[in-house]
Amino acid sequence: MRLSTKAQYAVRAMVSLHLHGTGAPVSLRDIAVREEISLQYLEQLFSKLRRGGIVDSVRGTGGGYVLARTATDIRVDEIIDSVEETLVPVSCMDDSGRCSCSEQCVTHNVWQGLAEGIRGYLASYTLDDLTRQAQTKWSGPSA
Amino acid sequence: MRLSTKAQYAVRAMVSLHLHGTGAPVSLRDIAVREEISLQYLEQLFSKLRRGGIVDSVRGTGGGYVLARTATDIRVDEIIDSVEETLVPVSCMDDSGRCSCSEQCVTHNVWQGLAEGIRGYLASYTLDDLTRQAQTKWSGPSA
DNA sequence: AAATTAATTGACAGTTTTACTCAGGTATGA
DNA sequence: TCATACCTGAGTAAAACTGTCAATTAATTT
Repeated sequence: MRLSTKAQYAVRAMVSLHLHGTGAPVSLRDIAVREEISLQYLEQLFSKLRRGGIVDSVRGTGGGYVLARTATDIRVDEIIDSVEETLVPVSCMDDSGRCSCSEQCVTHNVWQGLAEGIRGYLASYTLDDLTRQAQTKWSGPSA
Repeated sequence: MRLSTKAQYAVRAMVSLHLHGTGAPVSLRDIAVREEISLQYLEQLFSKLRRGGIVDSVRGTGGGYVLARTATDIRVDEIIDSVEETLVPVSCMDDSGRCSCSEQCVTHNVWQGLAEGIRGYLASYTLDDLTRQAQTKWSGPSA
C-alpha cells in the first residue's frame, strides 16, 4: 500500500514553495532545482494543485505559484486529493464509506475504519505544521 | 493508495476459513466457491500464508488448511504481511521507520506517523474480531 | 513592438506492478 | 492405485505509474 510519488512530490513541492516563498511567486524551475524533480513533471502536478484550489498561478516574467490560502489552512489530505490519489484503501468503497458490498462483506468495517483513520490523520496536518517540523507521531501534530 | 486485491482476498479468505471451519481442514476449493476467488490464485496466497505461520496445511484426501493459531491471536496486519504487501506508504522508508533521507526530508514525520497509524490500527484487529463483526470505527475493535 | 519568461495543455511512451492463468509435481487417504 | 488436495514456478495481458515532448498562451521587460 504505497502512496504514489506523485502524491509525495506534491507534498514536498508544496513545503518547498511555502518554505522559500517570500510572498512573491516561486517559479517551478526553482522548485525543480531545489527538490530535484523534473520541471515537466512538476508542471503536471501544479496544474492539478491549481485546479484543486491549493495554489494560484502568476504568468509571465517573475511569475510562478503562490499559496491560494494561508499555510495553516492547507491540509495535507487536500494536497493529495488534488493530485488525484485516493486515500481509500479498497476500490469497492468511496470517500464517504459507501460500498456496494457493505451488507455481505465481513471485512467492510476494517477497511472503512482504516480509510477514516488515514484521512483523519492526514487532515490533522497542515502545510504549516510540516514546515515547522515539530511533529509527534500517530496522534498528529496537535498532540 | 490502495491495498492490493491480494491483501484483500487474503483477509477475506481467512475470515471464510475461520467462519466455516469446524476444526477439520477446509479445502481451498470450498473457499474458492464461497468467496468467488480463483482456486489457483488462492493456492498462491495460502502458500504464503503458510510460510508466514498463519495457517497449517493438511495434504491428501480430506485435507485443506487450518489456522496455525487461535483466531484471537491472528492479527490482520500479520495476514497482510504474509502475502507480502507493505504497509509503509513510502518506498524510502522501511518497517521500522528508518529512512535514507530522514535528515533532510521535511515530510519524513508525516509518513512515519502515517505508517505507524496504519500498522497500529490493523494490528488492533484480530481474525476473531472480524468474524464477530461488532466493530467500532477508527478506534479499533477494542473500543 | 519584439523578445523573454513562465505558466498551460494534451498526447505519448517506457517501465513496473498487478492479477491472474497454466502446467506440471508431490503427498495422503480410501 | 486412484482420487483428492496441496505445492511450485513460469508466463502473460492489462493497468498504472512515471515521466517526456511539443506546442501554446499570457505577461513582463527591453
